[in-house]
Amino acid sequence: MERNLKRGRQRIEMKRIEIDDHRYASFSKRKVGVFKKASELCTECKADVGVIIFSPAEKTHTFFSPNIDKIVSSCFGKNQIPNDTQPLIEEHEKARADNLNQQLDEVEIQTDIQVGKAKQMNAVSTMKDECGSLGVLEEELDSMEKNVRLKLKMANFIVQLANHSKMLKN
Amino acid sequence: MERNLKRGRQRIEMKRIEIDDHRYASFSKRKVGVFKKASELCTECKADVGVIIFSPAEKTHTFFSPNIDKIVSSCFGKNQIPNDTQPLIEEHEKARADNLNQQLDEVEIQTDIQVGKAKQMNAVSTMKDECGSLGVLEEELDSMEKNVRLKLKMANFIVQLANHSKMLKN
DNA sequence: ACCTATTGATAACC
DNA sequence: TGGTTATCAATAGGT
Repeated sequence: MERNLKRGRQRIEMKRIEIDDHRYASFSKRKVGVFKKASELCTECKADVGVIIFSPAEKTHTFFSPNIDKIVSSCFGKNQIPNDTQPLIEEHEKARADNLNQQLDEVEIQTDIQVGKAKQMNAVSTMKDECGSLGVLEEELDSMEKNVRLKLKMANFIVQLANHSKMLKN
Repeated sequence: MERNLKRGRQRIEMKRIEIDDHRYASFSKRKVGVFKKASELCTECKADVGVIIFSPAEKTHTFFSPNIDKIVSSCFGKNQIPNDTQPLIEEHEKARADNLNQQLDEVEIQTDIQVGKAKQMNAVSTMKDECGSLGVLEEELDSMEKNVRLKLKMANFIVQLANHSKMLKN
């Protein structure tokens, strides 16, 4: 209100922000900004988007729309590998691509078996029941489950990235 | 120049743009916008970012900084998927097998870190102790770990196949 | 692809 | 991390 006490936004150079605090603050805001832009792109233009950000502090931040599974499967959609338009592709190359998809299906089945398997889930919940109210342990077990799921999703995502990388070479 | 012939930017609702031409135009602009924002996040805040966009028209658009391999390896932890040394095509099969085993070892280490993480292991063993002799459950828990390992191995195997395929293209 | 009025994002400061 | 404001940057609509 007084005067120009607030300088407002200033133009900044496009280079690493050296002051740590500024850089961290900027990261938080810009991360939100990127996710928002991605989100807008999705809703306005009906696109599917995946964003993964690794902060220097080792942390992973992700955005997937509509969800990670859709993004992963989109990468493996039949239409992604232009078989018809690749007459020059060697036979063994094509076979390898087919094998790749086959392998993925296998993995996805494994994932379903692994993550969704009722028996194991029951084992976990039964264990929880048997152990009674072990607040901390329960939390840790949930954490373990989450980590397993996250790991599996990550594995899927990596597979997708690798495949996409391969496709870009085609 | 004349008058208000140009209306300039107008506020729009956050919903699918129905008019095709508008939507396509918006997609192009916003796609660039997202990539730019991602790029700025990278340079300003020294973050690694991966963006993958699937347009409704089946096309794939990506942005990776510093590169896709870094993003992929970041997903799994450091020094994963080191494939700098390129064996000759003729030696590929053997090399791949060797490399694969190497990778699997790496994955197992990762798995140990992940699944066997001290806190979680303590949670499990403590739980086991607390629950007493839960033979079956213990087995199932071990089975779960095995499945995770298997899953990771398969995922990594596929990554290797994809990388191998990619290498052939170089 | 270019233009520009306007909305939207954000650097600096708390 | 969350809020405010002045300012800069992105973009809707048009050519």
